[in-house]
Amino acid sequence: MTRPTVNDIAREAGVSLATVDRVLNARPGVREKTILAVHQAIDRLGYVRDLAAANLARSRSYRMVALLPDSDSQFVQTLADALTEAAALAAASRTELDLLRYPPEDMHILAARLAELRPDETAGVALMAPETPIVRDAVRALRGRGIPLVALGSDLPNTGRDHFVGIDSHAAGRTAGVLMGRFCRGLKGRVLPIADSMLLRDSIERRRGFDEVLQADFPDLDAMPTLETHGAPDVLHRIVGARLAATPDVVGLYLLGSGHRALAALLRDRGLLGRFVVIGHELTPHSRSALRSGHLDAVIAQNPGHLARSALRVLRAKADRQPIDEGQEQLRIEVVIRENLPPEPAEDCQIRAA
Amino acid sequence: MTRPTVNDIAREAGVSLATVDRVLNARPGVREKTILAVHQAIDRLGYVRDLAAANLARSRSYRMVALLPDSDSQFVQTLADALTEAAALAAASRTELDLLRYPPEDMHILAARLAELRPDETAGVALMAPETPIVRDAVRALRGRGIPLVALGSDLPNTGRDHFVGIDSHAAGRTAGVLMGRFCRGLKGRVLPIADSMLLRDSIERRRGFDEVLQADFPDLDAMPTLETHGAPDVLHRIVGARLAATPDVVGLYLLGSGHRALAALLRDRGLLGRFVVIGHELTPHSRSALRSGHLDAVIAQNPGHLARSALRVLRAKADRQPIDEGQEQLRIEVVIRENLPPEPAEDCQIRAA
DNA sequence: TCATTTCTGAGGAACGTACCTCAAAAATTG
DNA sequence: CAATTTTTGAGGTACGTTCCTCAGAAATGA
Repeated sequence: MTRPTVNDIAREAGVSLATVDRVLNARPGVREKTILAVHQAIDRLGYVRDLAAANLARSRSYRMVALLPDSDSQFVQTLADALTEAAALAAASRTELDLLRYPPEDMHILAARLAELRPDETAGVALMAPETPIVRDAVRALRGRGIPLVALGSDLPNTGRDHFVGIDSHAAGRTAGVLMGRFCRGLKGRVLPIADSMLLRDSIERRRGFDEVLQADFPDLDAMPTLETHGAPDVLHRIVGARLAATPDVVGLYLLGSGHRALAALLRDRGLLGRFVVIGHELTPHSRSALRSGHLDAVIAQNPGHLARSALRVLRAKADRQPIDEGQEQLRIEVVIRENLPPEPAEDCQIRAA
Repeated sequence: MTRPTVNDIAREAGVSLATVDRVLNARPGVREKTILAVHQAIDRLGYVRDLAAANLARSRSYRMVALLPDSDSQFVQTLADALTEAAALAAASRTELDLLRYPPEDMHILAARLAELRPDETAGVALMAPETPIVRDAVRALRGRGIPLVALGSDLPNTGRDHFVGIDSHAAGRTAGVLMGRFCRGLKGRVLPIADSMLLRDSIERRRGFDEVLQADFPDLDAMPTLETHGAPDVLHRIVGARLAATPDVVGLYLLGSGHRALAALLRDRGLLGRFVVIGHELTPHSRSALRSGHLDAVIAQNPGHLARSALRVLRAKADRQPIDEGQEQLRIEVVIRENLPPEPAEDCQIRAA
């Protein structure tokens, strides 16, 4: 009737509790034959290890570290909030999170930060960073010391990171392309992509996916060369303004990175609001308000809350050397328009029970 | 350095462990003054109760019941699978789930099922059912016996259910309407809504949201009266075929409920594939394949995995009398097109660690 | 065969909390 | 003031697991 415990398995398998424990925790010193017998007993009884008890006994607490660039990007800020909130929840399961920021312009500082993390103090690291050689080496060294690392938001495929928590930028770009194409149905003209920097892998991949779709399925649309704003609103205002003035047949704008507010300001200044189909990425306070007011037609987003929780779950699983539930960790490419805009996340954070 | 425990609170507050325990678990026999002192100590130390240890000590196990209609609807089937998978995961935290089905045509049987659930055996119920008077009374009686209930997928607002796990049908309909309108940009004509039955609240609300948007923002599109298929593929084939033959200016099809396969078959038979913009609801094997092949342009969906996990989390929180994390339980209205179609969920279910 | 290595059993302490009992202390009553 | 009630303290056991030690059994080598 009641749930089987390790003692039940021991009895069922005809071995001692100690042996069951050795098998369950993959400790050495057990014959293949015995391991098999224990596993069969586990299957017969349908034993599921009680995680609560296991973690209690381990009395291990998990100190995770999240490293985000200290940029004023709204997406990073939103993600930081989501991480903080997820950490508050995870505190109940002995997981704490140190949220650190590094200056985005100097990867050496980031590398130094990573280098000073010690395996006995750090159960795992979630890192959001571009994959430069310096970062790559630092990540490899970190993993060499036995500290698991997940790439957050932007992948680091050549570092041997344990996991990538985020969405496929190429597919996200394709999605943006389809929406652009369909929203521009019947129109003929050019689409202007606007990015922070085309040195970032994410932007490159988004752009590639976007172009693929436009070329294959929407021959009436023509993607122009990407304008780079380097995250500066005034640069965006100037160069996008100039390009629009010089190109009368632009029908769509594709905002690959940040700049929602600057773009809205520009369009308002020039009396161009509503003249273009505008597609962007990531849901932030600015893109939310642009969606609401109709200056932005759709956003391709990843859910920061899911990102944060998934990162913590994966790190926890890695720290426990447990397999991860691929299904649950699969992040979706979200399409957000005004009508399915999720409600603003609440600011207050309840801790104590009622 | 390490996490504070009940003993630390006792010391900090200058009381005994027993008193701290009484306060934490809201047991009687403690003066207001002492309660306050303990709470202050808790705040000062930043104590967070270790849920794992707490539940272990309680040695409480949670038997949840999910009740789904025994229809052959693919969405219900998908949801059932998701619930089973979520339950396998939840087993590690002493939560088990009994997945029951009831004949969709007889609410009396459902009511009887609900009536026989006893509070000492059942920690919570997740119910997917239309809100008929019989169901309403049964749910009220259930809650009267102290068993928490969450409405799953389809809300039961007038039953006093503890929580609704699902998306707002009205907003989902609006989202469908916007996509229909935008995908039909430049076209003038009629849109044909197809539903299983317009007696279901979900269909009514979706239709209402859809109409609102079409009327307000897309004057070139005109929504026709809804065709009801009663879930029968042959009925769909016949009546939709007839209506399309009689109405040459249909530009869009809006599938409010099931019938993706039957609709695809009809369009294929008549050589009409690709002639209409088709928008549907819910991601199922049939709608997936329709999206992939291009017979379906977009799907408005709720993630069954999230639904299932959210339902279990909420029920668990209710059973523990803990507050629920609104942010995490907020389900999104997902827009799925071919480009952001999530990968097919894997069939196999890893249980044991590697 | 004996020595050696490899495996197994028995037992116990610990993790942080819940919940129980009994007695002592403090507050409240008449 | 004593009698009563209310509040508090001290100590214990239990939950299911992890992880430790040490001795003894079994398998393996020479």
